[in-house]
Amino acid sequence: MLTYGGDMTATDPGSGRRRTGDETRAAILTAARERFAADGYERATIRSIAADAGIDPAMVMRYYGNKEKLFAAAAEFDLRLPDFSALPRDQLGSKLVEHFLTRWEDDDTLMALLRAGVTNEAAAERLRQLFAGQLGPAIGKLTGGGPDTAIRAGLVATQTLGLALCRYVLAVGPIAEMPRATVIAWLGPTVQRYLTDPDPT
Amino acid sequence: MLTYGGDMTATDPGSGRRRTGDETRAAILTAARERFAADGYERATIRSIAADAGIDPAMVMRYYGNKEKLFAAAAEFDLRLPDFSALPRDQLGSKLVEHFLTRWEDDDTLMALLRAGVTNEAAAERLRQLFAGQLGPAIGKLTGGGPDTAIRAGLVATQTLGLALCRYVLAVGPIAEMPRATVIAWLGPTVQRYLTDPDPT
DNA sequence: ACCATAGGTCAACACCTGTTGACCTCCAAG
DNA sequence: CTTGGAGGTCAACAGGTGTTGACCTATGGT
Repeated sequence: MLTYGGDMTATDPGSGRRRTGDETRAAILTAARERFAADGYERATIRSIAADAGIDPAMVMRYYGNKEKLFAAAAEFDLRLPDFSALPRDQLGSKLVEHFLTRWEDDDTLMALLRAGVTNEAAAERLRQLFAGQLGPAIGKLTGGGPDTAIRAGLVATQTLGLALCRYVLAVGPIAEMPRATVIAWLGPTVQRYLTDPDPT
Repeated sequence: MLTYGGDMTATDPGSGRRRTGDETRAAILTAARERFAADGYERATIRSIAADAGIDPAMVMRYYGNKEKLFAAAAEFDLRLPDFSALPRDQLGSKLVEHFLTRWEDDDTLMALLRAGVTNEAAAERLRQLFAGQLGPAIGKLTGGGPDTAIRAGLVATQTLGLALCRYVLAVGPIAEMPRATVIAWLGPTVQRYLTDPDPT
């Protein structure tokens, strides 16, 4: 009998079969991502995550050791950046903004990283690594990899994270309701400038 | 005797005088802003705030009722926007970015609002009100107050909050270390465009 | 038929949280 | 000198947290 009756979003096995360890691990990870994304690091409790996964809190500890390690596992994320060099140079900004919007909307992980990263150092470090370790190199490839690459990646971060913050986290009315195409039309040129314009100083 | 020996940042009265109620209220408010700014809403505890103020946690309740009301009091904030209409139209963006940087650096309140707003609805609402109720009207004054005013305010929010997030909260290396002037040079034109360019769609 | 084992539950721990109410203590006004 | 109130402390509450270890139970291989 299940006594932890939160919203049961766990994937139960098809027949009356018992759950595999890997299935449980996956169910926990999904539930963890959702809770961390919705509540942030401290308000997402092991108990609520376990309830969502349809198991006992002790199972979470069995599989992931502790809350910190659970978050580390749940916050694994790949930006899946497309190959920029195959794109027309003047569309880089728009395509990047579009890609970010998509990536944000079909995966809870970024939301979890942002909600947690504001008060949790490990999450903040992950977020930094996303831009320094994934976006940075991609930008370097098309600008020649100069020393300003990290700066450009950082600038793109300010605009894209700011967008996500206003649109998905704070739900600032006009930004949250803005159609995708309008967002891209407004922010595309900004990101384009950060990527390709010469240093203004 | 003081048994709550955290870092005592409280303003003690000059002589051996006893503290006034108002002095204590102020000490609590200052400590609260610092803690909320440093730790976010849930990790900033009444106990730690009281310790910083050099008093018993019960005093915090006496003066502010509960944690929620304490935050509401600590999160009171005025952007103190300058009179834009007195500025050259093409410097609006730069001046606004500069003003935000200053406002952010000499007052903990914005940091508290951002750190808390990500997981606390009341704080999020405050943040929305900042842009809708203070920045919005200021923009309306110089663009004629059209229906796109709220949208422009929102766009400015995405860039400025994104900057604050990366520079002050996440401490993204290249952004945190960037000199003020460089930040203004890069972001000024972006904000300028959001303020004065025609809708690109 | 047996039983090791993977999957899972349960009850408790030590600690921390916001919050409360009883109590103490100084000091100025009557 | 008394007294009353403002400023402050203390101990406890009820509930929630991460985490632990003992225990149960189905099931597939021998």
